[in-house]
Amino acid sequence: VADGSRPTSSALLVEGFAVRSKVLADGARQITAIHVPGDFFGLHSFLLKQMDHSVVALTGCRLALADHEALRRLMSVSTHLTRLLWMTTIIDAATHREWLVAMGRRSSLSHMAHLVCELFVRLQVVRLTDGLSYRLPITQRQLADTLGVSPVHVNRVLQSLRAEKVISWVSTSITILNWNRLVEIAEFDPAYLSLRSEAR
Amino acid sequence: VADGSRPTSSALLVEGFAVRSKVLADGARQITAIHVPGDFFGLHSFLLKQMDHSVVALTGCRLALADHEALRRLMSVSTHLTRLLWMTTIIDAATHREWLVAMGRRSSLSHMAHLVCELFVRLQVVRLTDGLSYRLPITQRQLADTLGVSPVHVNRVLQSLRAEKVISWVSTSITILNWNRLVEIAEFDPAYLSLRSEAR
DNA sequence: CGTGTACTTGATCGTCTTCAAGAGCGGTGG
DNA sequence: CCACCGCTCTTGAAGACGATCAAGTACACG
Repeated sequence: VADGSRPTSSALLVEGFAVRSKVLADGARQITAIHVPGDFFGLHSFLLKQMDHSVVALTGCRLALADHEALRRLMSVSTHLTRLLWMTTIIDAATHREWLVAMGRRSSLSHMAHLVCELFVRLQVVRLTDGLSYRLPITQRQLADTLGVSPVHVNRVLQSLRAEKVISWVSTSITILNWNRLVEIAEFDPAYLSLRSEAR
Repeated sequence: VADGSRPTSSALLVEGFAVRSKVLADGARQITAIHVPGDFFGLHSFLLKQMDHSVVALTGCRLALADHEALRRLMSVSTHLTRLLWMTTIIDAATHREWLVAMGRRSSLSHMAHLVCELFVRLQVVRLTDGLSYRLPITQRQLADTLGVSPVHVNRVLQSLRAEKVISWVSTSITILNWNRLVEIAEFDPAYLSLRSEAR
């Protein structure tokens, strides 16, 4: 989905990985969100028409499309479902805030650890983890654009996490070797993801 | 509004300035949003109950409170108003994304300029600008927590914007001396704020 | 077997942080 | 009234973290 375009439907990501990103004039790119299966996205364009960012697939993806017209009808019929959709966008915002904190106030080591933690718990709820391992089809270049650092530095931070035997990251396969230490480095608290269920 | 609390109402900020922030274990603080009069906030707690961040007043504030119970009734009665409230949270998220880009990929000079631009156009729509001037009751310490840099560096970036005669910033009074240059430094495009009206 | 991409490592450079100290200002209490 | 305190802003100096430049390795693909 291109920046500036006006999509007429939103979508549930059924399979695959995607990111939201923005590109600056000099070509620098910043990834502002990573979407995993189970994420509903594109509600931005449902309410605001024009995209202010791009959505890019990292892999082949399967989507369940939801036409804006259908969503509008849904809204007039079900307050409950409206709340749930709205809630997904609120959680997106909460995640953005957590990323802002990570960008602004965490070391790149802690930031990276935080991302590894976040993706682990998000993938766990959709059963895409295998013990303490999961797959994340992202290159170090893209990871650099996510963390807001250079690709070279991403590599060095990864080296140091590996050296400490906190994680193993080979190709697209991540394994957490020491969860407690990882959480400690990341200062990770999953509350912002609102994963535990509560009456809605 | 304290992090972790469970407010029972949301609010329209009628007068005054407030910020959303998160504090890390070592005391480092990150401000993730600045609210100006006309902003509706606290919808996070309407849908998710527990706050994942704090809201702090920068000045005395006047609020118009909206009880969650009343909002729930409103949702069941008016699809249109629901859309508008939802939309404010979507714009919050879009702003968070723009801030993420600024944090990750802009120089601190550009980041600062971007913030000055954003607040100018947001205050302009609520008629709180006077020509190219506006008031922003924020200290350099708080500004540092917003931009994710040290207070000392904020001061130096401000000096350089002043030296170039791009802005004047005395106490709480900001005046833009060279809008074109400021926009150029910031690479500012207000599209993400969705201020131009469009059928909703 | 050649090419492109991702990953890795080393060396140098610049931005921003940290530490430190001083100036200006408003508020408080002796 | 004025000395003192605390906070903000300012400036200098040294140092850390991350960027950039550069080169080499590994691997998939045609």
